[in-house]
Amino acid sequence: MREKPIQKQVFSRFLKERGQRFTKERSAILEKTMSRNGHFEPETLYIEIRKAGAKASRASVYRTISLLCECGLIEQVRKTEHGTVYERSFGHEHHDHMLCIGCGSAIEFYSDKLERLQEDLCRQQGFQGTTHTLEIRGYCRKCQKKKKQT
Amino acid sequence: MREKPIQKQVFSRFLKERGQRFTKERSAILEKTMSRNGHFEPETLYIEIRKAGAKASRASVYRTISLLCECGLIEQVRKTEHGTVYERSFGHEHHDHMLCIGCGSAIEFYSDKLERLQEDLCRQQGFQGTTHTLEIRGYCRKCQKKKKQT
DNA sequence: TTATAATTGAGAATGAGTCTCAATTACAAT
DNA sequence: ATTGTAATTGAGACTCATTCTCAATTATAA
Ligand SMILES: [Mn+2]
Ligand SMILES: [Mn+2]
Ligand SMILES: [Zn+2]
Ligand SMILES: [Zn+2]
Repeated sequence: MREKPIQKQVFSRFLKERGQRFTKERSAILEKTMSRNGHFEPETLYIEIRKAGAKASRASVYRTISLLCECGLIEQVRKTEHGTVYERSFGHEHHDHMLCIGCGSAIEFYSDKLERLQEDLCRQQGFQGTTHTLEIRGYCRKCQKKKKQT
Repeated sequence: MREKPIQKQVFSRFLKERGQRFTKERSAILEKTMSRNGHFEPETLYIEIRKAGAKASRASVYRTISLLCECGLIEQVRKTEHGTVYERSFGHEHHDHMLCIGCGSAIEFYSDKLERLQEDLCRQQGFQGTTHTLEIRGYCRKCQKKKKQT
């Protein structure tokens, strides 16, 4: 007999505090987001959920994604021309991204030096920073090679 | 008799190279973007242009914005839920942003240390970085005070 | 002047995301 | 278990930024 996963606890507690309910639709959506490893978009998630036979409408997917952001289990990575990209933040330490223009792949990285430097910069400006996003665009190793061959 | 502003030269040269024409619509749009100091959105620009009596359709505004991005006179700052934000990049050195969650104001800043650190990080990952965006969200001085008073 | 190709604008189309609302469901109190 | 109340759901309508279509216009070169 297994324990209730901790993300479920977090989410249902979050909902309860607000007088909201932990329904099976929300549960299905939570599970899919937590099982995903990389970045994802709402529509993709919706399709996966349908395929898996679980029932949840597109509207519920969007509504639940908002809730999951509010309670900190997932977060927005960026907005693109085709939609918003999210990723699990629960059990996934803060990091920034290098994004390949060639193939769309993303490298996740973390630098303590970078984080501290940002704090300094905020201090210098009298700004109280709470979150940040750094996105470096360019070419991954593979795409650099491809470019040379051409 | 004044010289043709350099941005016009840049843009018309860019267009000519591609067999495209420097029309009065494009010229009007270029002028408005170059006269703007801060961040702007296409719709705002369109409205300003109309008010100024110049004629250019929304379609042309969007089309010209793309061209101006391609030739490097302006660039995308970020995408929000209500649309895309641009800024002039011609004569406006590279910088990053601190964005106030309270009032929406933006602080522009530049740090050489930060730029160099990013280069290091790319090197470490074998990534060939070309551009980046760093956005720090939080509270500006004014909004920090407001918060305390509450 | 003419042929050719680029451009324009009005409005239709697209598509992500939100909203509406009647029907369903969860929950708590009896 | 029954009932009352409030939250939730899903289908599809709607919004709104952006792109597309296409006939009419305009620039350019021959
Ligand atoms: Mn990530
Ligand atoms: Mn700026
Ligand atoms: Zn790549
Ligand atoms: Zn502020």
